[in-house]
This record gives sequence, C-alpha cells and structure tokens, in this order.
Amino acid sequence: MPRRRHRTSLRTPQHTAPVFAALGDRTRLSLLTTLGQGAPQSIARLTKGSSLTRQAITKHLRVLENAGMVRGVRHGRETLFELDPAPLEAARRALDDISRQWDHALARLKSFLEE
Amino acid sequence: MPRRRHRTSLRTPQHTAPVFAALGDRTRLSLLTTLGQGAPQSIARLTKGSSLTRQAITKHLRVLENAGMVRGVRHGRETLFELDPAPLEAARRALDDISRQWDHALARLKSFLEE
DNA sequence: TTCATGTGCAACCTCCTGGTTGCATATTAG
DNA sequence: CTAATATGCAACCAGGAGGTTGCACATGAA
Repeated sequence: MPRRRHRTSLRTPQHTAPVFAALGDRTRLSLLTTLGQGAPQSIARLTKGSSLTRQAITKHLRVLENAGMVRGVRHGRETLFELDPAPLEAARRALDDISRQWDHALARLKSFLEE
Repeated sequence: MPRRRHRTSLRTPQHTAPVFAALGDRTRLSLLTTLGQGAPQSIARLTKGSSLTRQAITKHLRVLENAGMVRGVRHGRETLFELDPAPLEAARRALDDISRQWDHALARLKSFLEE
C-alpha cells in the first residue's frame, strides 16, 4: 500500500529551471521567435534589427545553446543558428503539471464543500 | 490585401519575460509546486523543509508576487501565500505560440519539398 | 503579563548577467 | 593578392540576484 507522499518530496520538474531562466529575457525571447520562423540565421543577420551589439547577441545565443534550445553550426565563415523545440515542450509540460495540480486541488475542494 | 509582416515586427509575447524569469529558479519552482497543492501556506511553513533561511524564502515569494504568480494575504500574525495560475497559463500560451510557429514552418518546408 | 512565534526591514556580501570595447583570425568577394 | 565580412575571445564594468545576519515589532498562547 503506497504511503502518501511527503510534502517536501513533491515531483517538481526543477531541471527545467535553466530553460525558464533562458526564457526570462526579452532579447532571447525575441531571438527564439525569430528562429521559430524556421530558417536558420547567422549571428550578423540576427543582430540586424536589434539595437544591441553583435557580441551581446552572441552571448544570448550561447545562453540559449547551453539551455539546449538552439543549435549553432559553423557553415563557411558564418555560424547558423537553428531552433530546437524539445526544451520548449518540456517547459510547457512543466507549466501544465503545476496548472493541472492546481485545478485538481480546486476540484477536490469544491466536491468536498458540496458534500 | 494584408501585407506580409515584416521580419522584425514579429508578434512576440515579450511581456511574459518577467514571468519566465521568475520561473527560472529551483527554489521558486519548488514553492510554486507546493502552493499548487491548493492550501495557502505561511512563510514559516514554506521555510520548513528548505535548507534556506526564512528571509531567502520571503525574497523568493516577493519575486513571485511581483510577477503576479502568487498572492500574499496577512492573516493574523502570519502571511498566507496562495497561487495565482493566470500568469502560468499566459506563459504556457507563449511557449505554445513559438512551438506552433515552428511546426507550421516545418510543415510549409515539407510541402514545398514534396511539391 | 510574559514569552515564544511569525514577519518585516535594512545592511552587507559574493557572484552572475547583460552589455560594451578592442583585437585577432578565418573566410569569401573582387 | 587585398579588402571586406563574420566570428571568436578576453577584459572590463555597472547593476541586479540570491543569500546571510541582526534587529525591531506585532500577535497568539500560557
């Protein structure tokens, strides 16, 4: 008979924290949306239209790459960056878990009050 | 006839960046999961089981509160914190937007190659 | 009343982050 | 070959994040 889970050992997808941290910046969100268009783009190209320096954009791209959300491949003299949607979906599932848990809690409370 | 949207003016939900930033920390993710259980909890209660100080937990709760993901109500001598799922769902929608955009791009590419 | 409990506020510290500039290097264009 | 382009690397800087300690204060329990 499975013991009730202790309060401190909740199944929390804490491994997704770095992904959320990478998402928590306007510039990086913008880069992801641009790359979400499908076409791999070079750093110089991604820098155009931004008010930031190429180095700043490069740093943001490295952050995204370290979070596994983007992949950079050297192609000739330029590095093309492409989106990897897997971490995004993992993050979405993590959010769903919390929301679903919350909804279930509310439902239990409601049925308890109506009893 | 609607002009194709310019590349730099993509509809990016950049207002969700603060929410993602708030999510980008293990401790805060853990707090959210705990509060997702439904029961509002005091700071002292949330501190128990964590290796951090009460002040550290308080700071994290303030961050979550500033992001609108949590609401603290003073109740007697203790402050009870409760989850507000709205920002979570907004964040989930933002992630969905990017993923959907990516899927559509892939589908267009595929149908183009098969033509 | 007296004491323990639960918070809030402030100062302080260290480390990371976002950004810049400067320089070196590889690669493509003419 | 020579020049322009695209990138990488390193140093540097200001400010914010995460964490601690110390102290003051309100409130509930005995």
